[in-house]
Amino acid sequence: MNERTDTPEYRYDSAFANTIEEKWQDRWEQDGTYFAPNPSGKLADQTGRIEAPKLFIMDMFPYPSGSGLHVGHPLGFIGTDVFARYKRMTGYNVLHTMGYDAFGLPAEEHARQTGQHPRDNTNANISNMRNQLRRLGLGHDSRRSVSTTDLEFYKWTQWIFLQLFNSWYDPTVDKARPISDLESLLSNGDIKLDDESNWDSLTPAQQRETINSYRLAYLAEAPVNWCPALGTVLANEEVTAEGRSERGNHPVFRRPLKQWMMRITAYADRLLQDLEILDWSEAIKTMQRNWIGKSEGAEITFKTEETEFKVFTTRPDTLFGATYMVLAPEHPLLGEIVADVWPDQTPERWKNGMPTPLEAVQNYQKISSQKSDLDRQENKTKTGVFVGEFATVPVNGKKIPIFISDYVLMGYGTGAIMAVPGQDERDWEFAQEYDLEIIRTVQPPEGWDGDAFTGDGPAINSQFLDGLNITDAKERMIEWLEETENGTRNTTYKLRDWLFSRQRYWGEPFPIVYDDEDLPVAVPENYLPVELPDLMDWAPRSLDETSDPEPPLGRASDWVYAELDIGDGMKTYKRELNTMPQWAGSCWYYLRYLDPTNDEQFVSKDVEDYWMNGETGGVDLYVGGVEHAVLHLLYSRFWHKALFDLGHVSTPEPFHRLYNQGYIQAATYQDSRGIFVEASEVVEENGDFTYQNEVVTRSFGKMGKSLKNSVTPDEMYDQFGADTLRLYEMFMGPLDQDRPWETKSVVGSLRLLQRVWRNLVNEETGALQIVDKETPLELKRILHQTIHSVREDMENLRFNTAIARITELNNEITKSNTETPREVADVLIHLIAPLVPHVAEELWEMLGNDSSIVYSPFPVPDPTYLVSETVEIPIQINGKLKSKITVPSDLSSSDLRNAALADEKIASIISDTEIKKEIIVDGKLVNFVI
RNA sequence: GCCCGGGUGGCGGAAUUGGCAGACGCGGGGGAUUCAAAAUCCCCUUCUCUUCGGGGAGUGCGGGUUCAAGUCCCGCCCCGGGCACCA
Repeated sequence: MNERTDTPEYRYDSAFANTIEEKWQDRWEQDGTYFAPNPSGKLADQTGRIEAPKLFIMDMFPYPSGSGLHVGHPLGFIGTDVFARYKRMTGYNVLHTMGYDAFGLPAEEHARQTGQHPRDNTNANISNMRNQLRRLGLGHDSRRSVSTTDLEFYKWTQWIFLQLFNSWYDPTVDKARPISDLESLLSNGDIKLDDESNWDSLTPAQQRETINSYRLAYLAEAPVNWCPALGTVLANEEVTAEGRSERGNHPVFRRPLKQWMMRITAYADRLLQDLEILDWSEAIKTMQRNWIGKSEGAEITFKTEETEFKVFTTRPDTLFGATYMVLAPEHPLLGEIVADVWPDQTPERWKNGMPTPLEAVQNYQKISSQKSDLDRQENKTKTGVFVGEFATVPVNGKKIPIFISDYVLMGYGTGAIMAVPGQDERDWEFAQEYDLEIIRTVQPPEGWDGDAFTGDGPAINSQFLDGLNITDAKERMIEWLEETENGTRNTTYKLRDWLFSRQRYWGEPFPIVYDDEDLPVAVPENYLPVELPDLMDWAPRSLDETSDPEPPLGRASDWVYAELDIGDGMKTYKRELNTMPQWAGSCWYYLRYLDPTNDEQFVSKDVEDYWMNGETGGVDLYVGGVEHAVLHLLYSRFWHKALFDLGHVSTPEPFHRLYNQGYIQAATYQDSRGIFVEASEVVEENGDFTYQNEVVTRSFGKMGKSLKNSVTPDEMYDQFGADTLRLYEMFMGPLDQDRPWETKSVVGSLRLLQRVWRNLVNEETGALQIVDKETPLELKRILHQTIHSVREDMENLRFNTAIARITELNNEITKSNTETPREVADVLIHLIAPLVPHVAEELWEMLGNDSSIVYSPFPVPDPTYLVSETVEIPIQINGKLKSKITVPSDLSSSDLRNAALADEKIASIISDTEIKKEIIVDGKLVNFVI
């Protein structure tokens, strides 16, 4: 934008916007404008605002990226800021701040690329991001901004870990309890040991190991996701369906390792149930439900010659249709089950060309272990091999063959199934492959020509179940199983316990040491925090599939051993060398926002109660991207529930209302070779796009470096100013929707601010153009209708339509073409204040106010101006609009009818035609059917 | 395959309980102002036909309910996202 010599001196342009924006940002900082008072403690009230109802508004914890922000990042931050500002003006004590999720893989990977130490790199990134966000004019309480990497923060992350380590889940009361309760229950025999042995007969080490196996945070040797390229193991949630790491897309291998686990499965049912009380979108709830994956059914015991095993099924009603069994290739009982020789008349197809069942099984195990998850999915043809043994169907004594196949997963249920091809598509396919018997136990509807029938219908071929529908048949069969002790009602979950250790440097150290017995011991609270040692060589080694993970902390040789007094004098202990995963800090950061300066507790009781235990229970509004639908939101709910059980927080759920903002997308251009070209240099001509005179093709994608379509906030400040950027982002569309960025459209938002400015300020002189006179009635009506709509839109986060209403009001003021009545100016400035706080503050100050508009009450509509005296009524003939009449709004139906008939156009259409039917909706419309 | 979203002008998007489709903005066209331009202000801008009065069609497609359907019902198509051999 070139400087025009004759541009009015006091025009609202980008240079002027930048000046007042920086002025107000400094002012707000000096005045602590956005400090939200606590009921007690260091952040206690000095303003009186603590008397107002509270509101806790949050953005999802960002990680401080090294590459800086683009205009897509702050969309949600602006949304929450506008809402928070609106709520402050309507009388709430609003807590809104922002912290940094600075530990973990992203930060470490970035440090690794730049070669800088993660701490230096992280601190630089945080300060950079703080500056960028400050420039947007976000009204955050800066005293409450925390980073997970702060010592004072991760001290409490470790403290919470100890709470989890020191508790167990008591299924009889369905909540977590202190581990000391468990010790008493075990020693007095109220809780029996699995092997019926006596507690007192166990050695102290055995007793400790037993107790350890109950803890919410526990060590377990379990098959884990080992990612050599990242040098660490990963949680299930961090591995894609293709068996690769979600971050970096590196191959991941399953292998058993001893790792810290979190007993989230104990909470599976509560995590599922409590979704009901949350104000979250159905989409997110569904994703969580699917992830938890609750299935109700029965566990049924099948006997073989030598042994017995259990299967899980959701369809116990189909037991009469079980014609074969399948075990997962890794099933631990295979050793006992596999026969020495093939039974007589074993079909060749079942042997897979092997001379003995053992060789066949071993061969199959080998092949399937080499298959990646991807291979398993792509190769849909069912494979398997007969193990040479038969099982007995408990309900009818039938002997059915046992197979192994990789379509049965060891990780779900019991790793074994009863196959009912008549009612299960997968079993049907396998039965076709191996020529196995198929018995239908549910009558398919007439004309059914499909394979397995999974729908409802009357039971057949099932003796005492015949005629019952699925639900009743299931119940009847479960009764039978329990009566005859052949099985029990059972429920399984897809949710697995949460793998909690990482072999990385940049994370919270565990507050755990190992003693002489190599058993874990909690580091006493007075030794917290366990500080992350400063390591020069912090990068993970690149490793291969078979090597063991090497935690980098093992290289801090003088840190590895610790002198501690854990109750029986100073001794040397070996430290836990793993670190916590990134999710640890984000599981509870919102609680630290509440009381960030407290060095006695992670959050004080009354502060927590004040902010969390309001009308809704939990954070009042939580805005973030949908990508955290399962990971963060599930982990965080789990920690919160454990803290709730232990009495540390007052609500069962952390986030009452969740709102998923959309993403800003941007056009991206590829040349003929498919290479992305710099989007800002592409020119459009007659619908064609060219880059350096070469035609390129356009598509839309996430904004970012790789697609060469980033637009930075800084460019927008230069061209338009922060208020315009805020306004444009809020105007583009509904907050929850993806929308394409268009720099050329931003000017519309700048124009609105210029028009607002021009309606109140003389551009040539800079003087106010406001008069103390009565507002004309018609403008007054529009004013109050606008207040009404804007309030409604703000409450519902519909900022785009709020801006449209404000624009209409402003257009009305422009049209009146006279000096603006002070009343109108006052209202207008308040309406825009949440959206464009800088220019609103500036105008408010120019109007002679010496306190900030941030806490000035938002206008309230006067109901007398919301109803107008006349109303325009559309008149339809046969449902088609033919005319409109303006009538008094309280006109009676019959008068309205007559008025409609008297309308010239209507009269000419109807004249001598018969009216078959008339619909008169008072105040709304008239429709004649002829 | 299953489960969620969504499909409205050239573009982003508006439209309580079914009641004037296209608010508001971008882009485009015209005018005023100006020596001229920029900026600003005003008007027009769904498509289509038109004798300039107006007529017809129109919210992904095909049916239906209704005086009246973007909105409700049935059957499809397309796009985005999630899950995916979970017994």
